[in-house]
Amino acid sequence: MYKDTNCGDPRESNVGDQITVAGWVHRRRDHGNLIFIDLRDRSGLVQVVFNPGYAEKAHDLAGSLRSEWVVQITGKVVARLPGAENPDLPTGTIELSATDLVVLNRALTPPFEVSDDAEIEANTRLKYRFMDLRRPKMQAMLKTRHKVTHIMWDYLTEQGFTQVETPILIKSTPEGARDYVVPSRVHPGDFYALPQSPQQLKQLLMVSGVERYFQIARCFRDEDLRADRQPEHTQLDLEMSFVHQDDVMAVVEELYTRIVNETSSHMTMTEPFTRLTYAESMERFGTDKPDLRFGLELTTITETAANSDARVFQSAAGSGGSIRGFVAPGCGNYGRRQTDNLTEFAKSSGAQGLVFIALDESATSIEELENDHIKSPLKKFLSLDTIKQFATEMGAKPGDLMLIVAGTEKLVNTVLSNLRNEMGRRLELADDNRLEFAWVTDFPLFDWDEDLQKYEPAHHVFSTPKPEHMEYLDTDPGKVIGTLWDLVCNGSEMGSGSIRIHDKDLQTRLFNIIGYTEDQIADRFGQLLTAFTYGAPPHGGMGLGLDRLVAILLGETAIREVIAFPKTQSAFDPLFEAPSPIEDQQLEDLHVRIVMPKT
RNA sequence: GGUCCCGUGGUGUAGUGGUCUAACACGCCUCCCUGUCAAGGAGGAGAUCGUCAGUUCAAAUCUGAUCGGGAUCGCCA
Repeated sequence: MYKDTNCGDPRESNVGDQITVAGWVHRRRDHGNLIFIDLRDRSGLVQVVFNPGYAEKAHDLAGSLRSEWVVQITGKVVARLPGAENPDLPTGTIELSATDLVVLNRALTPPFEVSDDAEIEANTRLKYRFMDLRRPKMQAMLKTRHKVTHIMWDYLTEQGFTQVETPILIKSTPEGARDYVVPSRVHPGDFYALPQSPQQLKQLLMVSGVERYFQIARCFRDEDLRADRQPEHTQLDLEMSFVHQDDVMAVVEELYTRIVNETSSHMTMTEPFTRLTYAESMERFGTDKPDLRFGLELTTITETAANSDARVFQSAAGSGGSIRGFVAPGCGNYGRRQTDNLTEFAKSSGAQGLVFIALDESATSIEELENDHIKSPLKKFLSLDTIKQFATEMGAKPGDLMLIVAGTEKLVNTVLSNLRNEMGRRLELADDNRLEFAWVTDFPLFDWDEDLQKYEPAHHVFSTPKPEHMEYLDTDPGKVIGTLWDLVCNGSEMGSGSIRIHDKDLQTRLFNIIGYTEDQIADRFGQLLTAFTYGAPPHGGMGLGLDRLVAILLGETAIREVIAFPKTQSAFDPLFEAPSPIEDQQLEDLHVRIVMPKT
């Protein structure tokens, strides 16, 4: 070993010890005769002092040291001079008085400082990711990520799960997201696909009798990127046999509680996780992934609004739409600029406009409300009584701002849930140190696709309908609720699960509802349906995003920050410069010809 | 595929028609310095302002295209 001690370890109790450390030169402070080096390794920093009177050769060499050089230093742990301690450093009460210095490797001047404060452009960071990952924050991220997966392995092993690796080269099933595909050399003209998730494979494992399976699985989707989406992401994939919804939830809830408690000292969470149905979540928050760290719940005022003289409300209600809103407490004093800004925000979410009604705080109560207390662009169309009724229904008080959107139910919900999150941020209602997990259950099985005029699976086709909704499968599929749920946290979807179908006939009926032909069913799902006829146990499970979990634990919004080697928004890797052209010979071997797009 | 923001020494920013022969901080190089820890002091090097085209007497600055990064809508069973 090049070292017997890690930089971050020595304490006052080690004073007098002769130690050897090795690491990177973090910083050099050259006082001429006295030279200080902060030496960094994975454990932290230690100050090394080179004293010419104590070790002349080492001191001479230390003068040539530069940032990020790799060195080995031997010396004695000494207590720092009184007053020279550094309280910001765990090793701050001691220093290493060097006797020997070996330069193991030099380094070019780094492209950016290896420090947490440095804000470097994303592209530069990725191009030099090997340097970026040296930053203490990134080192901590890698460790947290490891710890999370370690707890997953430990806990699920305790619970009788078996980890099984499923193949990366599988069959393409073109519905849903676009597949990444890999040409086959041995089968000219044929392609493998990279898995979007090991869904069918894990269900087959249930038929195989594994009963409890998990995998930290890489999943691939050839779709456009976002802050929370990468072309390849990692999910905790798990599946259990002979279970009901609550059994799966219990395992995941205990696992996630353990993960939060063991990886984060400052995050607080509410136990047990909140539960609400999809319908309830849409009603109260306008979204299926509500941020429960704050209230600002939505209210429906369609009826009252439709009876007013405001044409926006009349026409929305008349065409079967809805009128909903929420109260921004204490925002009744918002000026033109602020309300315009909120209107802009609402429009960017697709709204035609935003109706706001500001109530002056000088009113003593809603009952005593006078016209002078009200500011609203719709003031002349809304009677004082109507506004009082809005305030009562929505729970507004003097000094509050009512935000109201009219339109189709879907649009109103989208706009208001975005606006709700925005107000939560602006009013600083969302505590960064709180994790509000929630189970959102009873999702509908199908969505009606207006463009294609057909039903689409809301999550996926393998979820079982609620027994009491079986009758609607043929008559009104849109009404069918599935045994299908999401885990959400702070407004993000953390994972999705369901009790799966294990019956060939039922599964085939569902495929038919979403319009698959017999040939398509046989081609894409034949193996699964066949397996179901050989004794498939009832089973269910979840897929849970690992990147998002780690991101939320570390307070990051972009999952790029918690992936060692992520890609840019154009799915490019600036470090390896992938993707890249391949040799003609490779193309020939693969029986692939390139047709460039017309420019 | 759409919309919006950004691109200036190694890094992060300022400069938004002429005063730019491009400023500041950090970093880098040389020298000085025995208690610093974002060390300090003195001096120095380093940028055709992403690229191309246009407007103009004059472009880092205005216009268009293009490339790259980011946010977001579509998309993401």
